[in-house]
Amino acid sequence: MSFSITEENYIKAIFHLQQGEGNVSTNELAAELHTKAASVTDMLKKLKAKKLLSYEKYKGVRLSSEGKKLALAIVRKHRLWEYFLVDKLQFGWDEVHDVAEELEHISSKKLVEKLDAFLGYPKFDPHGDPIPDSHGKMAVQVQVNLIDLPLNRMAEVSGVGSQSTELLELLKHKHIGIGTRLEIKRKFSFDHSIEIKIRNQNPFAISQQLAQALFVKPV
Amino acid sequence: MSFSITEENYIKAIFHLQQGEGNVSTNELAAELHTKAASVTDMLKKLKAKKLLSYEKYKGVRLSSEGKKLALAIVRKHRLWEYFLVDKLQFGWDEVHDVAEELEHISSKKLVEKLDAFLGYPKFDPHGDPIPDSHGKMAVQVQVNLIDLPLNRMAEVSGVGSQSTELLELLKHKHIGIGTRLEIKRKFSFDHSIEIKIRNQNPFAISQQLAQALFVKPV
DNA sequence: AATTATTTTTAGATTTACCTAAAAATAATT
DNA sequence: AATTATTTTTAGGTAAATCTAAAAATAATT
Repeated sequence: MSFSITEENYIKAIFHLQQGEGNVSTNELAAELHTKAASVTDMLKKLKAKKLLSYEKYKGVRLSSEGKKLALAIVRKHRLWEYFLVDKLQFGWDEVHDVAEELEHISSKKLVEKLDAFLGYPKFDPHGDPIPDSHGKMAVQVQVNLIDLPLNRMAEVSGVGSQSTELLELLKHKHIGIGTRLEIKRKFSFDHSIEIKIRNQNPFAISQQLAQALFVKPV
Repeated sequence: MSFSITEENYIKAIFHLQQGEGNVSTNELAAELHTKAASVTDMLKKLKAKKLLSYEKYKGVRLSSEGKKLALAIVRKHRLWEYFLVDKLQFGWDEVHDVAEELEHISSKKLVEKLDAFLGYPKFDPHGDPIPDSHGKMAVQVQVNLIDLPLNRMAEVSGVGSQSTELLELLKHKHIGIGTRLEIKRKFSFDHSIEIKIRNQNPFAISQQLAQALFVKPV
């Protein structure tokens, strides 16, 4: 069975929203996909008929195991292509998302496997997210939210919580990227901002919002 | 301005069929795209409105310079991806076409340029077809003996190896002349005869002697 | 030149994915 | 519990790309 790009985008969106417990609501999906609730309802019926998810009127939606399998295949392609773009084509890690969004819908199974081999079976993409293997398994993240990093514990930036250009622009300005080593020197309870120190730079403060968008791996 | 995958496929098909002079007919296009004449008429109106081609009712179609530019961009992407698949991912040259058919519609301009650089600015794809550069220019194809033309490679008769009346009589009988477009569907090793297909005629066989007397230019 | 055959276009339907507006169900508040 | 607010679904419609069947234009043949 094969699926349209639109259908694949719905499956991927549900996959990302259903992390944790509980069902994904129609409105959440509509927001995520920049479409309207009525359109979502239509599509959910279609995807239910294709057995990719379980859905009952007014009760939200969850992927079936078939749906999860498809979602993981798409995520796998997305992250492999991102790795390719950064590692082989010298893209910046902050400019690959949209291109990978297109490439992830290329259907050839053989292409994905050969690309994976060509890249040397990478485990993580340029944003620090794990790449599912051909069976859908992926490495567990040892990374922790920067906000939860203890004081004076050296860590390395391993992931970001969003792909928004606004975030990436800010990170670029502050010269923070994947692999950047830092430690927290102070935490301020007034606004939950934190003061971090990078290598031999002077310490500087970052906002709570930014800290929450960064994931680090203790080193 | 951006174009749908379907529109791009129409432009590409017209480009391939209009080599040589004369307009491309509705039926030819319908056959090439595995669709019906009525659908083609609809699309031609749309593409005319977008100024990609010139089209008058009942008179066939030709690409405008805008249309040619688009066609060359698509062909460029197709052939660069084929080169990538064969050279980097170890695909066989005979199994890349369908995958490239999907990849050619990835829109990122930057991706194409970086891919081209990564591949070392190749001039020909794995089938021997020239790859247009970023300005749409491509290396000129030399004519080749028909016997050496790869299977399923569309080519146009560009010369004959002799002017004997016997040869010309035979060519006339088979409706083959300079400019005739054909492709080889099969090669038989027993007698080195080859089966060729011309336009919308049924395929038929020609002898080794005749094939050796014909020179073709891939189109 | 008239007739027949072929090609091409029009007309009207279908499918996918989307929309708006109104109705129905669920959740929140008084 | 009743009312109000929010969420979700239904109903009906639009645009893209396709189709079949019939009409119109062009080409081929007698």
